[in-house]
Amino acid sequence: MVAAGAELADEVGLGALTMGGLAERVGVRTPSLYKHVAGQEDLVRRIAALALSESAVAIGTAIQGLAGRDALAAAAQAFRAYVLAHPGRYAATVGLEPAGQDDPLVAAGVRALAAFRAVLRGYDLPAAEEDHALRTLRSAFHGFATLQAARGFQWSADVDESFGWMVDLLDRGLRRA
Amino acid sequence: MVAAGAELADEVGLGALTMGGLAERVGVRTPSLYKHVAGQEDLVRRIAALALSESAVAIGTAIQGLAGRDALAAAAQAFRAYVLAHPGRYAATVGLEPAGQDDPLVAAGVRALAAFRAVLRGYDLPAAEEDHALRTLRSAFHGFATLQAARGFQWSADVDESFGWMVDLLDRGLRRA
DNA sequence: TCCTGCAGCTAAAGCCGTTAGCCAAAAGCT
DNA sequence: AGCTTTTGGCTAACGGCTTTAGCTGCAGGA
Repeated sequence: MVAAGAELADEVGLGALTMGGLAERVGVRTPSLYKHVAGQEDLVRRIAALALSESAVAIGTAIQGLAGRDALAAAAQAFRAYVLAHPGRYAATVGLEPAGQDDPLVAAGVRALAAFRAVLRGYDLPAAEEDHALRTLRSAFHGFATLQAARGFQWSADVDESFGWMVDLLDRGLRRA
Repeated sequence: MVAAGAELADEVGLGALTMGGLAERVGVRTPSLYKHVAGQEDLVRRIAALALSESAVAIGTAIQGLAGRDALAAAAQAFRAYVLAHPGRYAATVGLEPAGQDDPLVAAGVRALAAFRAVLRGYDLPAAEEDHALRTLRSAFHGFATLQAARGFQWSADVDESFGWMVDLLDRGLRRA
């Protein structure tokens, strides 16, 4: 149910994810969906939780055995690959309030952050700066991925190359120049 | 008309910007709006053009007389202030295709990019890397601003401090470590 | 065996965007 | 001034979307 919604969102875009479309995909009439999800908002939340969980394991496995710059590059690649492969799922994760603390969303979010925290452990950062570094990485990766997914990079230069360049810059920056 | 739509989008969020709501705001029945805009998509495009134009002048004036790190910090501050003050307008700018080349959107986009290009001129970058640097700055600022606007930074550390930290990192990175 | 609850269905309401077609007033031309 | 055209509003209506209400059959446990 949620999995089918996630697939559909990846194919048509989160904005075009419709209850009717999902019903058709799973071979059911639209109102029947409400026996499984509370509504469209609930559906999107669950897709978001799925996306956070999946991306967390993707990044987590990508950085296994790596440290420092290698870990950063691997995490960045894994993150971007996930977002490009699953744009609908990822779009679901942005701009949602975590309702309650038993929300599976926060658990999934924490796991995703943990993967990036692991990357930062390879750099000698003062503890007080770890949160700043985490936010910086998240902003840069999130920004790049969403801009690319939205066709935000229209002009010439190669996008992969730009991404590598950005990762290099972040690595230099994290190593305290 | 577009200005009213931009205000409304800032207040209720771009996703909740509705033709009926805009009509009520300007004191008119809904179908009358179609004498001024071609439809909702057209409305959003025009709001986006407004946002790009406004943010371009905000950043442009902020960096006047500054160079290097000072210019970068000023541009970053101006950009973030604009996005936080006008989240609806800014949200309109992400994820749109520029239709025609006479589209006022591309002109406004070029002006916005020019402001960041001016900042980069204060660093000694090889010409081949300017596009990469531009994309990096855009990703980092866009990511940070949208994550903050979406209340994406839930945990403790001070957000302004994190932003400053990120700008420092970018500055170091741009100065080729 | 009976009964409870799950998972589907139809019907219908309400909101949104959009189009068609009408009309008055303002603006512009002779 | 008088006619004409454009402008900007209106009502009515359609189609699509989400969501609720209420019914029904069926599976699995008491």
